[in-house]
Amino acid sequence: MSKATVATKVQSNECCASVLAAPLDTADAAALASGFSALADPVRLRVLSILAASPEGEVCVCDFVEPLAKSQPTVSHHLKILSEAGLVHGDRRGKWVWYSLNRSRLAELRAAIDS
Amino acid sequence: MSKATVATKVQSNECCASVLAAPLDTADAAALASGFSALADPVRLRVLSILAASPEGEVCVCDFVEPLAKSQPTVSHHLKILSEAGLVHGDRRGKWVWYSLNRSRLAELRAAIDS
DNA sequence: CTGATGCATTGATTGGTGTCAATGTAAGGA
DNA sequence: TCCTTACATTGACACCAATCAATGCATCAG
Repeated sequence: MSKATVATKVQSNECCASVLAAPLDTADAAALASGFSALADPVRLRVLSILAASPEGEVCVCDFVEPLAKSQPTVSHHLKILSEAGLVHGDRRGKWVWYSLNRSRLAELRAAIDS
Repeated sequence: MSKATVATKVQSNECCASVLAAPLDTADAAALASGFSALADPVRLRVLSILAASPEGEVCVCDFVEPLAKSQPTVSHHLKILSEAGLVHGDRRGKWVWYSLNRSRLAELRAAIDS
Protein backbone atom coordinates (compact mmCIF):
# COMPACT_ATOMS: atom_id res chain seq x y z
CA MET A 1 0.00 0.00 0.00
CA SER A 2 1.37 3.39 -0.95
CA LYS A 3 2.15 6.09 1.59
CA ALA A 4 -0.45 8.30 -0.05
CA THR A 5 -3.09 5.61 0.40
CA VAL A 6 -2.22 5.16 4.03
CA ALA A 7 -2.36 8.92 4.53
CA THR A 8 -5.80 9.03 2.96
CA LYS A 9 -7.04 6.29 5.24
CA VAL A 10 -5.62 7.98 8.30
CA GLN A 11 -7.14 11.24 7.22
CA SER A 12 -10.51 9.58 6.80
CA ASN A 13 -10.13 8.31 10.35
CA GLU A 14 -10.82 4.66 9.63
CA CYS A 15 -9.42 1.37 10.71
CA CYS A 16 -10.38 -0.32 7.46
CA ALA A 17 -11.34 0.34 3.89
CA SER A 18 -14.46 2.34 3.23
CA VAL A 19 -16.45 2.54 0.04
CA LEU A 20 -17.60 6.11 0.52
CA ALA A 21 -14.49 7.77 1.90
CA ALA A 22 -12.17 7.58 -1.09
CA PRO A 23 -11.80 5.61 -4.31
CA LEU A 24 -11.03 2.02 -3.40
CA ASP A 25 -7.93 0.36 -4.76
CA THR A 26 -8.25 -3.08 -6.27
CA ALA A 27 -7.03 -4.96 -3.21
CA ASP A 28 -9.33 -3.24 -0.74
CA ALA A 29 -12.25 -3.68 -3.11
CA ALA A 30 -11.56 -7.39 -3.40
CA ALA A 31 -11.31 -7.81 0.36
CA LEU A 32 -14.58 -5.99 0.96
CA ALA A 33 -16.31 -7.85 -1.85
CA SER A 34 -15.41 -11.19 -0.28
CA GLY A 35 -16.92 -9.98 2.97
CA PHE A 36 -20.18 -8.97 1.34
CA SER A 37 -20.21 -12.22 -0.61
CA ALA A 38 -20.68 -14.00 2.69
CA LEU A 39 -23.81 -11.91 3.24
CA ALA A 40 -25.09 -12.44 -0.29
CA ASP A 41 -27.02 -15.62 0.42
CA PRO A 42 -30.42 -15.94 2.09
CA VAL A 43 -29.48 -19.08 4.00
CA ARG A 44 -26.43 -17.42 5.51
CA LEU A 45 -28.38 -14.30 6.46
CA ARG A 46 -30.85 -16.52 8.26
CA VAL A 47 -28.00 -18.26 10.04
CA LEU A 48 -26.82 -14.90 11.33
CA SER A 49 -30.31 -13.86 12.38
CA ILE A 50 -30.87 -17.14 14.21
CA LEU A 51 -27.60 -16.65 16.06
CA ALA A 52 -28.50 -13.07 16.91
CA ALA A 53 -31.87 -14.14 18.25
CA SER A 54 -30.48 -16.95 20.37
CA PRO A 55 -30.66 -16.13 24.09
CA GLU A 56 -27.50 -18.11 24.83
CA GLY A 57 -25.69 -16.46 21.95
CA GLU A 58 -24.70 -19.76 20.46
CA VAL A 59 -26.39 -22.48 18.45
CA CYS A 60 -25.20 -25.97 17.64
CA VAL A 61 -25.16 -27.20 14.04
CA CYS A 62 -27.96 -29.68 14.54
CA ASP A 63 -30.30 -26.87 15.59
CA PHE A 64 -29.82 -25.05 12.30
CA VAL A 65 -30.91 -27.90 10.06
CA GLU A 66 -34.64 -27.82 10.73
CA PRO A 67 -35.27 -24.03 10.72
CA LEU A 68 -33.18 -23.59 7.58
CA ALA A 69 -34.82 -26.56 5.85
CA LYS A 70 -31.49 -27.55 4.35
CA SER A 71 -29.48 -30.74 4.57
CA GLN A 72 -26.79 -31.06 7.21
CA PRO A 73 -23.92 -30.90 4.65
CA THR A 74 -25.42 -27.73 3.19
CA VAL A 75 -25.65 -26.15 6.63
CA SER A 76 -22.03 -27.08 7.34
CA HIS A 77 -21.05 -25.58 4.00
CA HIS A 78 -22.64 -22.22 4.83
CA LEU A 79 -21.21 -22.19 8.34
CA LYS A 80 -17.77 -22.75 6.88
CA ILE A 81 -18.16 -19.80 4.52
CA LEU A 82 -19.37 -17.56 7.35
CA SER A 83 -16.52 -18.78 9.52
CA GLU A 84 -13.91 -18.06 6.86
CA ALA A 85 -15.41 -14.60 6.47
CA GLY A 86 -14.91 -14.07 10.20
CA LEU A 87 -18.60 -13.59 10.83
CA VAL A 88 -19.10 -16.60 13.07
CA HIS A 89 -16.95 -18.81 15.25
CA GLY A 90 -17.38 -22.50 15.93
CA ASP A 91 -16.47 -24.05 19.26
CA ARG A 92 -16.36 -27.83 19.61
CA ARG A 93 -17.59 -29.15 22.93
CA GLY A 94 -17.84 -32.91 22.99
CA LYS A 95 -19.81 -34.15 20.04
CA TRP A 96 -21.34 -30.77 19.33
CA VAL A 97 -20.00 -27.64 17.68
CA TRP A 98 -21.50 -24.42 18.96
CA TYR A 99 -21.46 -21.43 16.67
CA SER A 100 -21.59 -17.83 17.82
CA LEU A 101 -21.88 -14.49 16.06
CA ASN A 102 -18.92 -12.14 15.65
CA ARG A 103 -20.66 -8.79 15.90
CA SER A 104 -17.50 -6.73 15.53
CA ARG A 105 -16.79 -8.30 12.15
CA LEU A 106 -20.32 -7.44 11.09
CA ALA A 107 -19.69 -3.89 12.31
CA GLU A 108 -16.62 -3.70 10.10
CA LEU A 109 -18.67 -4.47 7.01
CA ARG A 110 -21.31 -2.01 8.13
CA ALA A 111 -18.68 0.69 8.57
CA ALA A 112 -17.42 0.07 5.05
CA ILE A 113 -20.67 1.42 3.65
CA ASP A 114 -21.12 4.10 6.26
CA SER A 115 -21.35 7.74 5.29
CA MET B 1 -46.52 -11.45 5.59
CA SER B 2 -48.26 -12.64 8.73
CA LYS B 3 -49.71 -10.30 11.32
CA ALA B 4 -47.25 -11.65 13.85
CA THR B 5 -44.34 -10.83 11.56
CA VAL B 6 -45.60 -7.31 11.02
CA ALA B 7 -46.02 -6.89 14.76
CA THR B 8 -42.45 -8.02 15.32
CA LYS B 9 -41.14 -5.53 12.79
CA VAL B 10 -43.15 -2.71 14.28
CA GLN B 11 -41.94 -3.68 17.71
CA SER B 12 -38.35 -3.63 16.51
CA ASN B 13 -39.00 -0.14 15.18
CA GLU B 14 -37.74 -0.74 11.67
CA CYS B 15 -38.75 0.24 8.21
CA CYS B 16 -37.18 -2.83 6.66
CA ALA B 17 -35.88 -6.26 7.44
CA SER B 18 -32.97 -6.57 9.81
CA VAL B 19 -30.64 -9.49 10.27
CA LEU B 20 -30.01 -8.91 13.94
CA ALA B 21 -33.45 -7.93 15.20
CA ALA B 22 -35.35 -11.17 14.76
CA PRO B 23 -35.11 -14.39 12.75
CA LEU B 24 -35.52 -13.53 9.09
CA ASP B 25 -38.21 -15.22 7.08
CA THR B 26 -37.29 -16.65 3.70
CA ALA B 27 -38.62 -13.76 1.65
CA ASP B 28 -36.86 -11.04 3.64
CA ALA B 29 -33.65 -13.04 3.59
CA ALA B 30 -33.82 -13.38 -0.18
CA ALA B 31 -34.47 -9.67 -0.64
CA LEU B 32 -31.56 -8.70 1.57
CA ALA B 33 -29.28 -11.26 -0.05
CA SER B 34 -29.93 -9.79 -3.49
CA GLY B 35 -28.99 -6.39 -2.11
CA PHE B 36 -25.72 -7.62 -0.68
CA SER B 37 -25.05 -9.52 -3.89
CA ALA B 38 -24.78 -6.18 -5.63
CA LEU B 39 -22.02 -5.26 -3.17
CA ALA B 40 -20.26 -8.60 -3.51
CA ASP B 41 -18.08 -7.62 -6.45
CA PRO B 42 -14.89 -5.53 -6.37
CA VAL B 43 -15.68 -3.73 -9.61
CA ARG B 44 -19.07 -2.60 -8.34
CA LEU B 45 -17.63 -1.47 -5.00
CA ARG B 46 -15.15 0.64 -6.92
CA VAL B 47 -17.98 2.08 -9.00
CA LEU B 48 -19.70 3.17 -5.81
CA SER B 49 -16.52 4.64 -4.37
CA ILE B 50 -15.79 6.55 -7.57
CA LEU B 51 -19.30 7.98 -7.48
CA ALA B 52 -18.94 8.90 -3.82
CA ALA B 53 -15.67 10.66 -4.49
CA SER B 54 -16.98 12.61 -7.46
CA PRO B 55 -17.36 16.32 -6.65
CA GLU B 56 -20.31 16.68 -9.01
CA GLY B 57 -21.94 13.59 -7.56
CA GLU B 58 -22.33 12.01 -10.95
CA VAL B 59 -20.11 10.25 -13.44
CA CYS B 60 -20.76 9.33 -17.06
CA VAL B 61 -20.21 5.77 -18.25
CA CYS B 62 -17.23 6.63 -20.39
CA ASP B 63 -15.38 7.95 -17.34
CA PHE B 64 -15.67 4.61 -15.56
CA VAL B 65 -13.97 2.57 -18.24
CA GLU B 66 -10.38 3.68 -17.73
CA PRO B 67 -10.22 3.70 -13.89
CA LEU B 68 -11.94 0.33 -13.68
CA ALA B 69 -9.77 -1.16 -16.42
CA LYS B 70 -12.75 -3.04 -17.79
CA SER B 71 -14.37 -3.06 -21.20
CA GLN B 72 -17.31 -0.76 -21.86
CA PRO B 73 -19.83 -3.64 -22.02
CA THR B 74 -18.56 -4.96 -18.70
CA VAL B 75 -18.94 -1.52 -17.13
CA SER B 76 -22.48 -1.26 -18.48
CA HIS B 77 -23.20 -4.70 -17.09
CA HIS B 78 -22.14 -3.72 -13.57
CA LEU B 79 -23.98 -0.42 -13.73
CA LYS B 80 -27.13 -2.28 -14.67
CA ILE B 81 -26.80 -4.60 -11.70
CA LEU B 82 -26.22 -1.67 -9.34
CA SER B 83 -29.17 0.13 -10.90
CA GLU B 84 -31.48 -2.85 -10.49
CA ALA B 85 -30.38 -3.08 -6.86
CA GLY B 86 -31.39 0.56 -6.43
CA LEU B 87 -27.89 1.65 -5.49
CA VAL B 88 -27.32 3.95 -8.44
CA HIS B 89 -29.44 5.88 -10.89
CA GLY B 90 -28.67 6.65 -14.53
CA ASP B 91 -29.79 9.86 -16.19
CA ARG B 92 -29.50 10.21 -19.96
CA ARG B 93 -28.55 13.67 -21.14
CA GLY B 94 -27.87 13.77 -24.84
CA LYS B 95 -25.40 11.12 -25.84
CA TRP B 96 -24.20 10.58 -22.30
CA VAL B 97 -25.69 8.75 -19.33
CA TRP B 98 -24.75 10.18 -15.95
CA TYR B 99 -24.85 7.86 -12.97
CA SER B 100 -25.30 9.00 -9.39
CA LEU B 101 -25.20 7.26 -6.03
CA ASN B 102 -28.34 6.45 -4.06
CA ARG B 103 -27.07 6.88 -0.52
CA SER B 104 -30.38 6.10 1.13
CA ARG B 105 -30.46 2.68 -0.49
CA LEU B 106 -26.97 2.05 0.81
CA ALA B 107 -28.17 3.14 4.24
CA GLU B 108 -30.95 0.57 4.07
CA LEU B 109 -28.46 -2.23 3.57
CA ARG B 110 -26.30 -0.82 6.34
CA ALA B 111 -29.29 -0.74 8.69
CA ALA B 112 -30.01 -4.37 7.93
CA ILE B 113 -26.81 -5.39 9.68
CA ASP B 114 -27.02 -2.76 12.38
CA SER B 115 -27.14 -3.73 16.04
C1' DC C 1 -29.44 11.65 -44.90
C1' DT C 2 -24.98 9.95 -43.43
C1' DG C 3 -21.35 9.08 -40.45
C1' DA C 4 -19.57 9.20 -35.80
C1' DT C 5 -20.11 8.73 -30.85
C1' DG C 6 -21.86 6.90 -26.33
C1' DC C 7 -24.10 3.32 -24.29
C1' DA C 8 -26.89 -1.07 -24.06
C1' DT C 9 -27.66 -5.77 -25.51
C1' DT C 10 -26.54 -10.36 -27.31
C1' DG C 11 -23.91 -14.53 -27.58
C1' DA C 12 -20.26 -17.33 -26.08
C1' DT C 13 -16.94 -18.75 -22.80
C1' DT C 14 -15.04 -19.48 -18.42
C1' DG C 15 -15.14 -19.92 -13.63
C1' DG C 16 -17.68 -19.83 -9.41
C1' DT C 17 -21.70 -21.31 -6.23
C1' DG C 18 -25.61 -23.87 -3.88
C1' DT C 19 -27.28 -28.31 -3.17
C1' DC C 20 -27.37 -33.11 -1.75
C1' DA C 21 -25.97 -38.19 -1.46
C1' DA C 22 -22.26 -40.68 0.01
C1' DT C 23 -18.45 -41.01 2.80
C1' DG C 24 -15.02 -39.71 6.33
C1' DT C 25 -13.89 -38.41 11.12
C1' DA C 26 -14.12 -37.66 15.86
C1' DA C 27 -16.35 -38.14 20.26
C1' DG C 28 -19.09 -40.67 23.58
C1' DG C 29 -21.79 -44.67 25.33
C1' DA C 30 -22.52 -49.74 25.95
C1' DT D 1 -13.95 -52.87 21.15
C1' DC D 2 -18.10 -51.77 18.63
C1' DC D 3 -21.85 -48.93 17.63
C1' DT D 4 -24.10 -44.56 17.55
C1' DT D 5 -24.18 -39.66 17.10
C1' DA D 6 -22.67 -35.01 15.41
C1' DC D 7 -20.31 -32.72 12.14
C1' DA D 8 -17.09 -32.12 8.10
C1' DT D 9 -15.56 -33.37 3.52
C1' DT D 10 -15.86 -35.17 -1.17
C1' DG D 11 -17.85 -35.68 -5.62
C1' DA D 12 -21.27 -34.64 -8.87
C1' DC D 13 -24.68 -31.81 -10.81
C1' DA D 14 -27.19 -27.73 -12.10
C1' DC D 15 -27.22 -23.08 -12.15
C1' DC D 16 -25.41 -18.45 -12.01
C1' DA D 17 -22.06 -14.69 -12.81
C1' DA D 18 -18.06 -12.04 -14.85
C1' DT D 19 -15.96 -10.99 -19.00
C1' DC D 20 -15.40 -9.50 -23.80
C1' DA D 21 -16.20 -9.30 -29.01
C1' DA D 22 -19.70 -8.25 -31.94
C1' DT D 23 -23.74 -5.91 -32.77
C1' DG D 24 -27.75 -2.88 -32.01
C1' DC D 25 -29.73 1.56 -30.85
C1' DA D 26 -30.05 6.23 -29.89
C1' DT D 27 -28.16 10.93 -30.33
C1' DC D 28 -25.65 14.56 -32.42
C1' DA D 29 -22.78 16.94 -36.10
C1' DG D 30 -22.20 17.96 -40.79
